[in-house]
Amino acid sequence: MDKMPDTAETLLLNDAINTARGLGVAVQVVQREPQLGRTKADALVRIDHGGQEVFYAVDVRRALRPATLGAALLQLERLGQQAMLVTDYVTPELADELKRRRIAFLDAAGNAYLEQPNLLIWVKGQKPAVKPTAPTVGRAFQPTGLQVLFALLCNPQAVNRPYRELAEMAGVAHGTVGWVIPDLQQLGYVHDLNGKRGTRRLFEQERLLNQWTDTYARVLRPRTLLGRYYVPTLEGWKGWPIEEHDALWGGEPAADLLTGYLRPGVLTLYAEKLPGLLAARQRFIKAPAPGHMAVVEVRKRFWNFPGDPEHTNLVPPLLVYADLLATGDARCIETAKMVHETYVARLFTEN
DNA sequence: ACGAAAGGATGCATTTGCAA
DNA sequence: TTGCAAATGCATCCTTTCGT
Repeated sequence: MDKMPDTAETLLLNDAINTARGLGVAVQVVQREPQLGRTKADALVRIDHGGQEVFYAVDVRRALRPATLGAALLQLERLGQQAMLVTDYVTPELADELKRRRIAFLDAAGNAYLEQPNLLIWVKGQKPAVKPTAPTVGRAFQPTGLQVLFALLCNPQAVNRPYRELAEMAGVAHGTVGWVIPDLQQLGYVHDLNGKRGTRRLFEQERLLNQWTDTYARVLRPRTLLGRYYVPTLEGWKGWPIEEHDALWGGEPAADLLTGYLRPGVLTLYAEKLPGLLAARQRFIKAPAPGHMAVVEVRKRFWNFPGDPEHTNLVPPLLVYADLLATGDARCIETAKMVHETYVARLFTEN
């Protein structure tokens, strides 16, 4: 990411800016990839209006969806007060949602929301010119690629393990790893130090994590759902003998156990398959019914390495973080930040 | 005219064989 | 033992067609 290989994002940014100019908004890119505190924005833009200049730190994000809103919101928050979301298309529903949260945005279809002391731009309902073209990402961000990345992000030092071993950890065929690693090298996330074998290293892990979290919510997560069930009550879940049934807590319950800050609204479990005995014991049923309104979500475990040794009944904290963001819920996002600070960030700094 | 189902094309993942 | 590449098998999505 040293020069400007992010052509797709750069194009999108230019697109959105041109469209905005069509609306009569004078937008200019001042700087690309400025460092803001601990994170990098994609760009810094200036808006000239009535003799005033307003600056925004921009996060460019393709294919914004409700599922990826959480990741976007967190990133925007990191960029500070004057942050703006730039994307290809914001649906009317998302537009309302963003305005409600007072998030400035601009899209390539001509929708926008900007609010300043004497400036208000608010356009929604513009249809995209071309179909929201699915961004052509490489193999690294396909479902199995995301599994490999998950294994790598949780175990950064494992990047030097042989492909077959990585494949085993990630639960994919070894050929898949052979697609993913070159892909990551091309994207600049992996380099062979002085070209020698056994000297691979991961780079820009935080940035990779952001990209992973976003794509995970869109691509991999929807495929892991084994079933949604309903139980009489959420009370007492901490006493469920899930370990006897080879299940792990994920998402909100895991976050509660890690931080004590969140009261789960959905009980997420990860397992190889639906733990039938547990389901019977806790009275899972398939549809909501009077007396069975609390939700349990069972998801397929997609990795083959141990999690945090301190918390053997939980999925790896990185996944807790990603699942929290995928909910888009404000309190979950708050909790995700805490999980990131205490459990995820250390994966990358201790390297 | 609309929606559902079937068929087909595309691209993704795994398998397999080989070479370093 | 490890990485690479081609080939096969497979799933998903898109288009077409048929029925209501």
